[in-house]
Amino acid sequence: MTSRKTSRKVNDKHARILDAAIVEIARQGYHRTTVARIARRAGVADGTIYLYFKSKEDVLVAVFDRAMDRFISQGIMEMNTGAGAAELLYDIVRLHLEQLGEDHDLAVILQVELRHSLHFLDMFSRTRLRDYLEIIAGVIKQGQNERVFRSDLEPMFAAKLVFGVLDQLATDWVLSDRNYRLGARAEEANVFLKGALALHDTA
Amino acid sequence: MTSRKTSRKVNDKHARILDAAIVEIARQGYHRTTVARIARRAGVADGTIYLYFKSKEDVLVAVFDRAMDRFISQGIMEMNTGAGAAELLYDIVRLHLEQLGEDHDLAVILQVELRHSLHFLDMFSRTRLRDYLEIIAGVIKQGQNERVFRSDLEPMFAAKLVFGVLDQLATDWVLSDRNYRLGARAEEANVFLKGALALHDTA
DNA sequence: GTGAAAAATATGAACAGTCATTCATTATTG
DNA sequence: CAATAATGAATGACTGTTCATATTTTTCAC
Repeated sequence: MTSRKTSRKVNDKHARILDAAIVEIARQGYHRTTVARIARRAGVADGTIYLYFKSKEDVLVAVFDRAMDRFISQGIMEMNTGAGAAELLYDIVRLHLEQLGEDHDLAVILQVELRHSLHFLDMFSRTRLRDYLEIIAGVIKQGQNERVFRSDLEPMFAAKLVFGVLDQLATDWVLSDRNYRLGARAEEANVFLKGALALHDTA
Repeated sequence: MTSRKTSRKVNDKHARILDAAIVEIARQGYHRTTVARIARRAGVADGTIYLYFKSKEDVLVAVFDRAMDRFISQGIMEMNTGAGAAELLYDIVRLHLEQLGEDHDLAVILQVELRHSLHFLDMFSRTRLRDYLEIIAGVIKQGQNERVFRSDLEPMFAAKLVFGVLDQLATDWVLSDRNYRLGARAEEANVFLKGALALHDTA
């Protein structure tokens, strides 16, 4: 019901189509989502889709891009710059889980539908995910310099494992009946990760 | 070239179809894999598929089951029973990564294709994955009893995070150009996980 | 053993449904 | 009244599934 028949000046069709695609894909899955359904939800004709996108696959790519934009920009950029590494790590954990926990459609897109094919997953990994991993790796490196994180783990390697933990929690939540808030897992996850990265006797 | 035209007594068509499906799905992706392709690779007629499986989806489910069987049975069951929790955890890490690292088609099926739809992922999570997580959780619980792992983490919760770490490493490897052995990451991953689960001062 | 009939298996062309994409036509805008 | 944007019915390609037909295997009387 995001009505407003009067598309006065602004041409919001591009965005409307994208929003419709996110909802359809999240709820029906990619291979059950037809161009006709997206068009119907967006309130445009089937053919109109092709005025804004080259193909159905093109829509999908745009959906992933937008989902990742939403995920990264609204969250990670608000991190406590200037804080210590341990605090920054907690920011990442919390923001990651809160972001996904507050938008189930977004979470389904990122945790399930994005992984539809080696092709998409690969494309995604090489671009948006890499940026994100580099942010995490940067925090880990900072922690190593501050002597609060162990130094015998390669930052990018450790960043991937940190991501793996958050990713698993998100997928688990998406598949659950969601009678808990994903963000509420942040503290426990942080305990686990702080331990993993902490200095150790043998170091 | 696993030839042998003479299918004398044994009816190996069921297995041949399944093997063909694994290869096709791993290499073409599920939604590009047609029944005709599977039949062609298996060396049977299209219709024959339907003598052994109810539908294409039924083949897919069987593929996942078989993949998971291969993964679990060949590996986890060979663990050092009677060993300490830390050693058992390392066994899991090593076996998990070695198993997947030695069969790329299997790895693609489990890391990418299985996650094709909420439906399949959910089905999988509730059955085979749960068994596996319970094995991991058991080891963690044992470690807590032995006072070598911290006790302030709920075993099943921690097991999911451990799985998340291994899962991420596997996906990363599948998407990479694979110029390293996945099994070779076992030691580093174990360092990370041992730290995460280790006793801490504040405990 | 032999071979013919029955049963079990296998085949692949044809069918039917789906759906991405196009484009002649209509509506809107400047 | 151009020019631009939008429409949605028609098209064509694709593919899961069926089933009439063909092949292979088993049975068993002689």
